[in-house]
Amino acid sequence: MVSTKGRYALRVMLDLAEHNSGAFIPLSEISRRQGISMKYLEIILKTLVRENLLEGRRGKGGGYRLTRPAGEYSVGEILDLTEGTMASVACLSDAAKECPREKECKTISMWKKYDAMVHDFFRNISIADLLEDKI
Amino acid sequence: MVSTKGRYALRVMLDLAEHNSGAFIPLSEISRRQGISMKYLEIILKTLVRENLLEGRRGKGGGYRLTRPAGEYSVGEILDLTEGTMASVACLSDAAKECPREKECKTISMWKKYDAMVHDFFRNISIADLLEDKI
DNA sequence: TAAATTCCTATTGACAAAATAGGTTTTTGT
DNA sequence: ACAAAAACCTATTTTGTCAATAGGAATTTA
Repeated sequence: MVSTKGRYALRVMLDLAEHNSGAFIPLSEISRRQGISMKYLEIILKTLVRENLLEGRRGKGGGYRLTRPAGEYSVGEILDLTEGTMASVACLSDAAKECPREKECKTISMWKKYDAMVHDFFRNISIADLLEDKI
Repeated sequence: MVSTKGRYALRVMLDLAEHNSGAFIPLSEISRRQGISMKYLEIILKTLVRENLLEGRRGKGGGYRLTRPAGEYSVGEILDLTEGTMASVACLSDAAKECPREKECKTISMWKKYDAMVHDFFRNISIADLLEDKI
């Protein structure tokens, strides 16, 4: 299940895309519009800034803005960053140690297919698509 | 992420399908073969029995067995039962109260599509498919 | 009647998600 | 210069769920 972090991150990106004038938008505005506490949003935006999906500017007149056109952000990359891992099962996550049953496992190929399908799905949707109700 | 409950349930169903002679198979055997504690398996099998995916017989000579041919179990129904909900996001789960933002929400239709895709995927795979490495 | 087995209720332990708290630093407008 | 506005930073708390264990009760068969 996609957690609030991922869902909120998407909402923030959409909010910024919708109000994208080139100016910086303060977090207080996003928080007010989206009904999510500033403190919690800070945590999420920190990641997005660190990964260069957003630019943050301090001080009066500061805020956040997109670093690319909305069409160049995929939902997949946003979820991957904010959710940590989007692996469908533990055995496919990065942290997984090798499974001793892998040889006999009748399910692993299904999980792999599933994983690929999910990644594909989100990789092929952009923020602009969502904004324009194309999905 | 699919939890151990769902994954273990699948493994149990596969185990039973693989050793399906019509006789009842005691949990101790399944536990030994799969390397999962009997106590934990009990919890999972209870659900499967209650929902008539398995038949359980007590007493000496008892155990568990399938109630249908392996080809008539979909992975989807097994996961749905054991995972509680397979909804991708909270707003689509059964327990969700109506979202006040649904009207303006730019993401809900994506989540719905995603949900449908996931359900479709698992609904179209049977235990027999897995057993015969058809996936 | 004893052994083997499922069935039942409760509890524990660990961990992660969700959110809050309290500050520090930077920038700008006046 | 300085006060206000804003992002940035570190830590803590709260809450909930997953994963697993524990101990016994009921049932069936040989």
